[in-house]
Amino acid sequence: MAQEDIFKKLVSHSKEYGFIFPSSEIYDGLGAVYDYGQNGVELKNNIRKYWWESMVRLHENIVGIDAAIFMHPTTWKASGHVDAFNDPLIDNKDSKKRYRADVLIEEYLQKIEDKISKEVDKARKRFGDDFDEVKFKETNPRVLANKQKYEETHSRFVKALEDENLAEVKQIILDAEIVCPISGSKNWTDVRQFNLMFETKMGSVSDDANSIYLRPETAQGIFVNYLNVQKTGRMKIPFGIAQVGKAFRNEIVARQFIFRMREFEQMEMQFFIKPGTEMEWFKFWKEFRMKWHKSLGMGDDKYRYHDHDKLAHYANAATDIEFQFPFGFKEVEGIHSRTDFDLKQHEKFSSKKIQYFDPEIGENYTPYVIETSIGLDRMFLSVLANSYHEEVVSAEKNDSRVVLRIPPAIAPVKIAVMPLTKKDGLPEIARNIIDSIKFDYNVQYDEKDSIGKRYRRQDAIGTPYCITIDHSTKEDNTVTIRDRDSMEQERIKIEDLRSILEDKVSMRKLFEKLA
RNA sequence: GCGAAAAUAGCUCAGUUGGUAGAGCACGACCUUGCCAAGGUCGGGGUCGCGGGUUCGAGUCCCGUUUUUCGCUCCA
Repeated sequence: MAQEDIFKKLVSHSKEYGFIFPSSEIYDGLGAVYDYGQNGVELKNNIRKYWWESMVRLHENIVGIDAAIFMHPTTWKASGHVDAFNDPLIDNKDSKKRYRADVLIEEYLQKIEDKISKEVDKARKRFGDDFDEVKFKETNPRVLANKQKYEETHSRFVKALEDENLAEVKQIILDAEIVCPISGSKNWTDVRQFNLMFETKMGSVSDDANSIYLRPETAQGIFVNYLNVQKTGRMKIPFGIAQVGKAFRNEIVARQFIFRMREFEQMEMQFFIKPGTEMEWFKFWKEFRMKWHKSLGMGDDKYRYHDHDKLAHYANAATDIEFQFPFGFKEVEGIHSRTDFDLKQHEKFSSKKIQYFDPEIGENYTPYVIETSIGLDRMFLSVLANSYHEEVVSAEKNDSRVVLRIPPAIAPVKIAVMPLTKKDGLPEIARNIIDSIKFDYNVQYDEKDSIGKRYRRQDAIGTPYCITIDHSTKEDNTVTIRDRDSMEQERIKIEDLRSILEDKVSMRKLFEKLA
């Protein structure tokens, strides 16, 4: 089956079995916003728990916080989001291509610079050792003309950006006769601003209400709380602060189901370290995070690193952990060495001293930061996509099943308990078993339809084990335990059930691998 | 945001030249069976995404709109 077909089926299956619903579906849905259903929320909670426990509980120098979604507007000036998330865009009407208007102009300016240096190179070849570059640039008419064109356009461009004058940006493009590289035409739309941050008003009286943003990333909530946590928690470098929470981005195009949503959840940890040690910690977290992914057992070959060549303005090293989705390898997690950029920016904008006194060297410094940031929804999608299998059970009977091979420790329902018949006291025994394990595991009871059909229903939501009570249970206190993946059954004693489940479905095994 | 395609029951889909909506699976009740789905009887569920137009009459034709998919574009 083609990978795209699997993806389509996955979307249907997610809805049919209560994992993911389109948001406000009775009103035709809301673009790129989705709700988690009764099984989806369990899976999501389990992934979140796996992350939180293995980051916070298993590392004694990492603590968590839960910062508010609303933050002081200056936060986003300091972080650079107000500027960087405001791209002026322009479309070419003939090729239907969209470009960043500022990039078009910058490329144009670069071309002029190239022309000048070509001219200089030519002259140097001709005059050899006697060549005076400074004098040549000041006198050659072609160079001068280009220089003038460059300076004129450049100063207009800088001013237009300062004034946020989009009409002027367009006029520069028209005056410079910049053409679309695809269509070669100068048939441009107006320049429009796209702000990727959601904006709302705080304060109920509209006159004095202030514009505030829904956070486009959770990281800043950690940075602005750095001093609070470090002081009240008596944290010593190196230490980390972890957080799980919603973030919001008004994406121009949000697609591919829950892969790119406008409202999404991030799980991230900022690790504060001594400057100069960042490469060693970067390596440490890079390896630890990969180990975390692989420990789930979805297949080591499904993951790969993607190191960044082009770094964001704040980073001096960055890598992605990519997962093989049905639509290709895509980023699930990012690990960035953010230097002291964020803390320094907040120090500057808030005028508060944000530093660490290192008792070992008796000096103050601004810590460097290694960030691990994983998209919870993407992680969820990776689990679901990797788990979905259609398989033939019996070719003669034309019998097939859909099974979600979700790693048992994070499966939404851990165990289904069912009486073989709903008579002869079997349901009562089933209820008693459920009562004995329901405090530790999410358990389901089912007595409707044939036993085979009930197994298939559990397969479809990824329940790793089914316990069946039959007539010999009454004789010898044994039940059968049926394995989701192999479909094989084993007869066990009821009294052994708890320890067997501890071994097969508890998250503890995953943590032990990481410790 | 541009271009193309699509939208009919919970899911997958059929619906003829325009004539008042169907199937399979799923769901509910009862009967039957009892370790790997689809046995029987009965039942619930759709103003055909939404709004307008053409027409005696629109699921079907036209326009707009919303949502989704694919391609571009963007992506800290």
